[in-house]
Amino acid sequence: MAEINQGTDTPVEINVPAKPGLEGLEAKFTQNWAEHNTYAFDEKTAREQVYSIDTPPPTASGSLHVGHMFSYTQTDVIARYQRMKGKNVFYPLGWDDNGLPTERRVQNYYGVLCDPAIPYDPDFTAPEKPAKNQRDWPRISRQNFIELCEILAVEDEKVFEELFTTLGLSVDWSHTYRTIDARSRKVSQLAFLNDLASGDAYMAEAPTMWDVTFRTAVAQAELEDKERPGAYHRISFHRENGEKVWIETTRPELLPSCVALVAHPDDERYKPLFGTKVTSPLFGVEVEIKAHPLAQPDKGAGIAMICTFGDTTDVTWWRELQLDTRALIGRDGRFSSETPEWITSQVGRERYERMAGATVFTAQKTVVEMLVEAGEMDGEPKPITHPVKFYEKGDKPLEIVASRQWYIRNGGRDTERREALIERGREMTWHPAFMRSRYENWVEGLNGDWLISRQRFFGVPFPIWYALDAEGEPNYDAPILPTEDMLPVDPASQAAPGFTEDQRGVPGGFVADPDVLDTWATSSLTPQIATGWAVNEKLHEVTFPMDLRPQGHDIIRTWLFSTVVRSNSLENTVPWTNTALSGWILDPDRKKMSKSKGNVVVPNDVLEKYGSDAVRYWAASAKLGADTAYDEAQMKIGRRLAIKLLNASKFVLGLGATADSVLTSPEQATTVINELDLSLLARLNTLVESATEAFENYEYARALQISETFFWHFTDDFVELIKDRAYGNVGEDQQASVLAALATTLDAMLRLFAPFLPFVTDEIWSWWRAGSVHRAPWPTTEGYAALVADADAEVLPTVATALSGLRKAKSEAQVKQRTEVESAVITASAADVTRLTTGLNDLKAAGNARAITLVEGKGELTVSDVVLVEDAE
RNA sequence: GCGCGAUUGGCGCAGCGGUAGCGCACUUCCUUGACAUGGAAGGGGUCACUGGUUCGAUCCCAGUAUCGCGCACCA
Repeated sequence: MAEINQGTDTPVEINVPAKPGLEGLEAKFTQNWAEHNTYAFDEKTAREQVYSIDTPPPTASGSLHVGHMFSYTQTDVIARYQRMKGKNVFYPLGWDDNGLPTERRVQNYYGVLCDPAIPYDPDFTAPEKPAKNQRDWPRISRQNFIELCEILAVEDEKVFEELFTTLGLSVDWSHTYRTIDARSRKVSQLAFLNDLASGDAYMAEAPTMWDVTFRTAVAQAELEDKERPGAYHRISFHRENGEKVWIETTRPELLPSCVALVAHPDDERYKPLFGTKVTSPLFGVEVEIKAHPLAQPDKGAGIAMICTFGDTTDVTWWRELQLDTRALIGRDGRFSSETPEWITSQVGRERYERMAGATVFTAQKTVVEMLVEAGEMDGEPKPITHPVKFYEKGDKPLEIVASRQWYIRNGGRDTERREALIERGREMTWHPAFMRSRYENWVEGLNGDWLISRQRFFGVPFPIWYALDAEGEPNYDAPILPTEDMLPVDPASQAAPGFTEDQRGVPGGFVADPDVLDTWATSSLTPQIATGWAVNEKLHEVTFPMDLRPQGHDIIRTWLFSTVVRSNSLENTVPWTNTALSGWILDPDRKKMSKSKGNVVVPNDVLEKYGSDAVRYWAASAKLGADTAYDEAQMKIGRRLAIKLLNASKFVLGLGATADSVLTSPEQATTVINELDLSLLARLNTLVESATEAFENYEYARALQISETFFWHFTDDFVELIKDRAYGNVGEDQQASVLAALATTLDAMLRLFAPFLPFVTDEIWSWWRAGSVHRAPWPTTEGYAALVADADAEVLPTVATALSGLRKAKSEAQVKQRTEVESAVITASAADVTRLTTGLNDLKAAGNARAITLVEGKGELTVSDVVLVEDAE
């Protein structure tokens, strides 16, 4: 590794291009920074010197969009500020390739299917072209699939890396990881084993939310409500005395799964019926009428049928009322093809046979037909729309299926832990602060532990085997665990400790746990993966807990929360001390930009068109947490600012400002003798303090805004006012004074803008300084703070207002701005007259005025009686 | 239902107890020796509404409305 470039403010010979421009700066400096390791993390360090960032690993197999540029720039701006503040910035980047998008991409790209039951084939090579028909795709082992994934990932990551470097992200590319690589799999498995040992992870057989398309269990955090059409069906149950009990349901097909009816304990209509039995229509199954406070008298008929399982309320009733299980919907979303034994009547069994093996959709039609035939339904179904739970990536409603799954304790079933996790949320600083309430809302609303097992093929496998008894039945109570040196392990292809491969699946042998971990179970460990937990303890010590987690506010309940859960369990701490929630990019119609809507702008085109600094300016203009419209106009402004910086810097350096004239110590400061110059420095002093404070509060957008405002006043007013003195027309002392003010301001401006506009600022830096501005310290005011302590900061704006008055007179007379002023009168308060007196020479020179009379008066400063010299032509 | 946020000139946004700001757009002018990828000047807002606190409210408090979001419910 080359030496880290620590070059800072050593003066070099001034070398300003004749015609400065923005073109080519990205290529020039990305190469320069890479060569000099400008953003390398120094591992020989102490924790308090480090600022470490838990950067979101992008899904490299996904598409690039402007949202990436937006949020990653915001983080980079913070990283650059911290680096200039002297922090050793740990800024790694990961790639998220452990998940469905990658699984699908690898499948379709190569035309292969992952099947963990197949042994690893070290000689496998992917087909040249995917076979047309998916049935012909070869099935390959999990390990082979992961290897294909790694090959393809390299390609995908290149595209992202190029975008990110062009955008100027100061990521340390020597610290990268992939969420499916061996290190991540090891950390993920080890963390799971640790959680298992401490009781923070456990296995249970329970009803779980199930996606029938993906055929996997899903967690609460992956649920999404969708409004779907449905209908109330009013159907009758029968009492022994022949009376009918009417219920209303949106899921009549679940009738054969009915285990009870339920009404509110205080509901007078049903009180007399509690404890009595009724039989179900069509199937004639006897169920009891129960009381439970969750039943709502005003909903439907006020009495509901409990089925195993129609929704999560059914699960609650089933558990709390200790009801039978009569589950019929299988993992494929179809009704069991075997007629259940609890339907005993001949006619009931015949009716069930009509729906056996049917999908939920078809079964509903059949049941309704049968109800109508049997005269058990009252009237037509009443159509409604109602929210239905979906897997966020799925397109069919979730079913509830009882199955054996792994869980991690997250406070969903444990008040104490829940409160501890809410407290963890309060230990960190949220940017913006109000986002914390979303976290607390989520934690408070948890209704169960975190289900982490997925019945998928690609992913990090559970590092678990089960011994088989003499009958070949697995013993789930005593899972077999790997030793740590076996990790990462694939139990589908590696034998359990103490067994040999030929004992797999035979009585007395072993089987692998077939499941993989939820991708969030690995993603929740990014702080551990990135900082080397269990892999590089030294690195971990100096970088963890991390300083910042930037992420989108839409994944607070998933990524953010799960990360807090894991760090709490594994390391008994918060994972980071700050979290920054970036907003979304909305299209100009204020809708979230997304690929499916076809409104996605290609990032490279935008970078090409406006330049990286301009795009960064747009991104950094938005506050954290604020959803922002995609707005190219904002990029144009950024581009204009960058160009202005080039030109203004060129001019200032051309006037003779040098690195030596930058005020870096109070001794030097005596050079500045002019009130206008002092006034500028007083304002610069305030600016640096305010920008620093804003950055400390993660309000980078404010730092940018105030720096920009200052800069435009600097160029429009100060630079215009001091030209005469800067040329040396008023003597060397005055020239030295103004050059010191100019050099000091330019120096500070470059540092202030460096986090936002890294390319143009480093370009200008190279004209007169050594090294990179990005390794230069954040500006301080110690060189001139004492000098300007008593200075009147109002001199500059007052003189500028007067100059503006002269310009206005010329503007109204529709003459050139350089037109000479014969005479003018300025009326102003006593204080302003004093200010104007000190700046009168500069004002006259800038306004090209021969005589200006200052008059003390009331009210605002006014410029009057402007007599212009006729243009001689 | 609970919670969070927003509401400021045509548009996009800042501000926040003391005479309303910025950028874009708009109008007029100027090719001035850093910059026409410019520059100068200008028009435009009763800061959603209703009460309250205060000498004074765009800003603080209470409520209302509209929009957006999160969570929960979802027979």
